Amino acid sequence: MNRALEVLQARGFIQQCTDLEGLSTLMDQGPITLYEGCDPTGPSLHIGHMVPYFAIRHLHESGHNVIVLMGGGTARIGDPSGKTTMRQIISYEEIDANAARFLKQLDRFLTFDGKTLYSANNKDWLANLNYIDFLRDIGRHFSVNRMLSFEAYKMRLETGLSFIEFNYQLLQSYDYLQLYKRHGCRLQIGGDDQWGNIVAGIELIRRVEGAECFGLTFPLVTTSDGKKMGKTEKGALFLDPGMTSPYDFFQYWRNVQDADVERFLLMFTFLPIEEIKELAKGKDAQINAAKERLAWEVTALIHGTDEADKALQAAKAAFGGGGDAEQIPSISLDEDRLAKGIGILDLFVEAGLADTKSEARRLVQQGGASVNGMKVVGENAIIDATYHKDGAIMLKAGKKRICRAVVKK
RNA sequence: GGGGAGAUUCCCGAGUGGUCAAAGGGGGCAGACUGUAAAUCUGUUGGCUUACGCCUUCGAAGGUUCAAAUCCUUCUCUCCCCA
Repeated sequence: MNRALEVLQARGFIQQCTDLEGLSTLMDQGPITLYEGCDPTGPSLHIGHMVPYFAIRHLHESGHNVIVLMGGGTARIGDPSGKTTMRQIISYEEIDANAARFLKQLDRFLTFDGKTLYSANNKDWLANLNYIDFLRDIGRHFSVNRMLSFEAYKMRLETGLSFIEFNYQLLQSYDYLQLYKRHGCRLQIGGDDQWGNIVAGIELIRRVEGAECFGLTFPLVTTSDGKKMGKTEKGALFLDPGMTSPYDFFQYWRNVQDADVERFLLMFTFLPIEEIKELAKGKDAQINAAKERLAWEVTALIHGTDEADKALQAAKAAFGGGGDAEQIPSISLDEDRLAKGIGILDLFVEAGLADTKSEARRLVQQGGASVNGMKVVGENAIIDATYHKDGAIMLKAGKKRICRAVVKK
């Protein structure tokens, strides 16, 4: 098989391919152009979006050309694939702002050179489509009977599917056709939930242009206990440091299950495969160390090595392995205020370790709150300047949530 | 257009006038055990409160009643059947 595809396969990226042999042959003949599309429906990319981009880095490094497509047009419609409810309609301004943010985040991760790797936005050809022309030229190639048989719609046929969403597949297919015509794009990649849309695009190109194109999907990554990967209690694992701090991001990977370490190292880092196998084969202390490596590597890729180092130092300090306490997430505390004393419950809420005072109270009552490593015994405890240690007070909720209250003059 | 079913706390889902801040499960949080893992066990899970208690919540708005998630009226939305 083609080298580039072999790499993807060995790292667990390949879920389905329309014609793996044919694609392999094509890629052996020379660089191809491929694309991956993503609808900017939120303010930040999250780790679930990143699987295709990791694959793109591998493919780009193997010499292939990549179009990173922003679904500025399709986001106006909303993809019903795999969704149980209709997507919220978002404003055009919001979509454009999201797309700009997505590209900025990707710019750190991919090397956009404008020639072998560049972006496009499908609103350029979708926004001003003429409805009648579109139906005559494109719509006639789609069989409603066939569309209804797609797995992606099955669920929605139960709960309801509006016409706007039902059109989504036509638009994504049209994207592929446009990118084929404009850039000679021969391969579309994406998450496995995109399978139906990708296949539809390939068929459209075959009918309209008589050309053979390909599709390749990646597994929807789940954790070994069956949850969607990258979901935290607070929501998705975002790339935006303001939405998910590098420390929290690091901790997510630091705490993955043993069974997921190898898989995640393969997909979310660029460490050599042999090294990964070596790292992940251990048990107990070794597998635990491998998680630390995983966390550092992924954080470095997304937030840079400086942030990864800081997060690692903070984690070590928080969990008693030395490290640098300065890097632990912190809030600042006014010195005068501290001198007067602050109720323990208020302090925990302020530090973000509890959402409400009730929750903070519960935490204290259940013995989960500690100050400077000492368990808080009463919910009426007052924290004042005497708790001050090297200019900061260490607050901990449970074993893992920690915050440093830095005293400010 | 006609007929029927439904909307409950983060999710699923019980609850048909007071004992309901509302069973049970899931999820979350905390404790024990550990390796910052998993599994298991225990506690907890609307807000404010030291507490008595007070406030907000059962699709929306009104009404009946000493008292409503529960009864009545109107409205909104969802699903099913018939045309």
